[in-house]
Amino acid sequence: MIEIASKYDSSGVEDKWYEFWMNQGYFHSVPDERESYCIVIPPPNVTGVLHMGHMLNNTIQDILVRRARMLGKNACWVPGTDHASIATEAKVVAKLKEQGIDKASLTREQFLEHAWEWKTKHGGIILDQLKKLGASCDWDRTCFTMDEALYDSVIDVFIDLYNKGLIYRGIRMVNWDPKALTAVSDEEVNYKEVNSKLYYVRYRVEGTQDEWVTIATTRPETILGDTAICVNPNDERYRHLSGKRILVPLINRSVPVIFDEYVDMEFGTGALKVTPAHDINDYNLGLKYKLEVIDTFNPNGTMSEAARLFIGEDRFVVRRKITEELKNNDHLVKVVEYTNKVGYSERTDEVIEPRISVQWFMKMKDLARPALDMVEDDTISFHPAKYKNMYRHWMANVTDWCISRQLWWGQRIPAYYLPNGDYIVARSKEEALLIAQSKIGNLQSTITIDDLKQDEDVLDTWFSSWLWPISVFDGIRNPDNPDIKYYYPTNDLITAPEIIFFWVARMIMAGWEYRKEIPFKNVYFTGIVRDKQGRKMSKSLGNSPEPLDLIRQNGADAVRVGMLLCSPAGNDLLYDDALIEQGRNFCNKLWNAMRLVKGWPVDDGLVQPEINKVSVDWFNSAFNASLLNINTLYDDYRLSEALMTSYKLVWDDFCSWFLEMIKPAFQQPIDRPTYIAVTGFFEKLLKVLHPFMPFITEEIWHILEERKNGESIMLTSQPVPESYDQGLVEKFAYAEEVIMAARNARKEKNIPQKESIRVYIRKNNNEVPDTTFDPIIGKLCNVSELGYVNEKVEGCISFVVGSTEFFIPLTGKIDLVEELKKLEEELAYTTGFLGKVLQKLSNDSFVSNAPPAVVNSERKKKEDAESRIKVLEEQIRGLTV
RNA sequence: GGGAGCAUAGCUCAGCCGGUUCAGAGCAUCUGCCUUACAAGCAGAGGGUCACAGGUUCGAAUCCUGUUGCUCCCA
Repeated sequence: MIEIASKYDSSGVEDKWYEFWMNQGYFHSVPDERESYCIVIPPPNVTGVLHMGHMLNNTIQDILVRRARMLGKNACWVPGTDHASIATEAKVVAKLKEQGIDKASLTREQFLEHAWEWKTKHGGIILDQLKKLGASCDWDRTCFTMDEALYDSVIDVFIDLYNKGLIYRGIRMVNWDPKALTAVSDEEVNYKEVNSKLYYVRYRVEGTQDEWVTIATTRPETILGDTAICVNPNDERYRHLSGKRILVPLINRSVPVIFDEYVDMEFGTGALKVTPAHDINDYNLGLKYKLEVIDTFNPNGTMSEAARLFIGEDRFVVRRKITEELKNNDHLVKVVEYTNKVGYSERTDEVIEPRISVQWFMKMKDLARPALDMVEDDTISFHPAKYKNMYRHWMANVTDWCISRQLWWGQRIPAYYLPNGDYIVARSKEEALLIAQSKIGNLQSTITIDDLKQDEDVLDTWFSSWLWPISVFDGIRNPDNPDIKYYYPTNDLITAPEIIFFWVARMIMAGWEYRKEIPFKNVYFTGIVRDKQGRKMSKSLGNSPEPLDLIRQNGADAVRVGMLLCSPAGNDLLYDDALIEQGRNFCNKLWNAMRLVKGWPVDDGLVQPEINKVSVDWFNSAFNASLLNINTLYDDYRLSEALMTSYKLVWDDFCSWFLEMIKPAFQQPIDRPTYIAVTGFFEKLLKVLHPFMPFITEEIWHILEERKNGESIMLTSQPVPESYDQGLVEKFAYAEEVIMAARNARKEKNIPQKESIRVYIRKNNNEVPDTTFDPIIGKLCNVSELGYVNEKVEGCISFVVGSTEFFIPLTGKIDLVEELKKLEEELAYTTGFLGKVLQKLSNDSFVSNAPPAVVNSERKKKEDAESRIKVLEEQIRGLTV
């Protein structure tokens, strides 16, 4: 027997086994006759690095995949990344800037070359980090949303949806990100409460010298784009303005006064300046009253020519300057502090500018209906189910999806413009030309391929991701290929609730549209990893530990266990180093259990003693009871509880009870049958734990027994629950109580564990003693003699379990007063308890209305309490005589 | 402003289609122990008017109503 370190050291072990699994190709899956189990990874951004959220999310995926594999399914976890157009383009632009290169000086092709170079260099980082976590992804299937197959799928889908009339081009007010120079979707805007100011500005009524209307605005810089003043028709204060016109300050543009109930009379002065180009509500008013739209901003947030003043200056600089100017011209009435919500770009954190532009949109209503139904009727189950509410609410109020982005990094929109402004949606320029020629007829000779100009914009990244469960198997282009037919629909999706609309809902829509099938059966929502103060962990706050450091220091198993122990589905996880410590301690516990068992010499000449046989029978029952429980918890996606149950099974039942029961005396051998049983149990436990802690279980599994070359615990089967003796489990629960009481007695009397004790048992109420666990009580309590008596034993301390009396003879004096006090306390408690039970039973309506089982259980309680009281009273009498 | 969810031990949570050990678990705390697998450990202990107020019921942490506080989503 080689010396094994007393502390488990994960370093070395984890890399060794990961490499082994990879070299053996054990993560790779190909379709076969087995049932498939598939998860597609929520593709992290190529720009991303592993953070705590990824750790939790991917740990959960790995647990499910490894378990499915051990349940005999053909498990496939498809990894990959998405191209994250805005974030990546921003990164590349910044990098080029560092090198002194301006994006504007590059052609699209040149820029994309840089972008691909960046992707090749940095894009795989996060996936490599996942390997440290133990992720059993099928790396041969690694996908990227801009891979040829996935890129083409996106284009195909765009064209198809366009031809179905679901994609259109439209003028809309969009959320413009002046930093990224692109529109972003409604979902990518974060509203934050900010302290700002409300400016009261007076506008002169046209044709008067000194008649004014005062408006209140938070955005004085948009005044130059005003094309109306609006008041509520019910507002007495402004009735007289009917038919009048107003002059916009500084530029003296004459604009009409319009009347609409949209205006809140209570807010500000009750008069609203209307700037259709720069506010969504104003835009709608503009449409209604056919107002002029004057766009006073350039795309980068500076003032445009149309503004006439401050041309080329930034909107926030202008806010300050125009306030000054208004003041100088006696237009500024007052400025008050004000809190309002301002939209920020999720990608760049720039203040969103509502902007009129031409964009591509996708109609959502028709796609939403089936997608809603499938979640509503649990064809797709959400875990936890409460997210159905959120989903329903969004789906019922879904708006069209702005899918174009003014960027280069992404799938370029396959629309080709003719010189006259018409456009053709087609797979290629050549195809577009053919379509154009056939459409235009006789003019065909005049149109050449050079007349066609492809749309400059790319598609929203989510327009790639929504196809992910299909496109990773090339199921859009080749809908009948063996992979898609085998792996789709996938089984579980593990993701964050914050992208339920961005991604989950849209995948369901795409799945239905392109395969008439759901993309996954279950969606497991993880929580957000927060720090102890409840703040979301983020790079900018600097409140997140470095995941790879955690793994290096504690081992991936410890990190996985620590994170999962405290994160039921859908609940946020308040991260604490103590969690990882708990995981690490658990690894150590397992390790030491292995050291103990491996340290026992086995003697084939020994016959299995009865005590070991009972112990083995009991643990077998306890194990199966727990296993059944664990399986149910998995079925309900209560993974943290499944882990906790496994944890207690190992630590409490196996280590604290079972190993102590069968542990031979120091340096004594163990009999063969027991040893075989112990290692057998150990192996089963390792299998149960493997999905949670893949590395240490593999390591111990190999130390526990000689394994053949290439064997791995990850390829073994999960233990199957067997029928077991529930009675044995219950009987032991009683024995446990006796053992604990005896230990307490020892402790109270300061009897050292080394010193053996005698125990005498008196059964009361004509009970027949069950001696099954007596030898175990004897062993664990170091009892030299255990016997049954009919009479009270003198010179003893005693305790009562149920209504059975236990006597332990003491050599020293017994403190009668203390004994008496203890007994009287117990008697008082039991009497009180009995009182409550009797009260219930004497209530006629309880007895007649409650189910018989409940009444009977109360009667049983009554009997038990009564007999216990009898015993206690007798003991007290004995002491006071 | 509209909608949803939550409130149980110091912390994180389970229990919630009323009725067994219904008041639980893990961690933390406290008290003994360096007992030859493990001090990253062992053996114990304490700790909660189940947010508050009503109601339904023989019986409520569990169902209903209201109040308060928190969180999230949408506008």
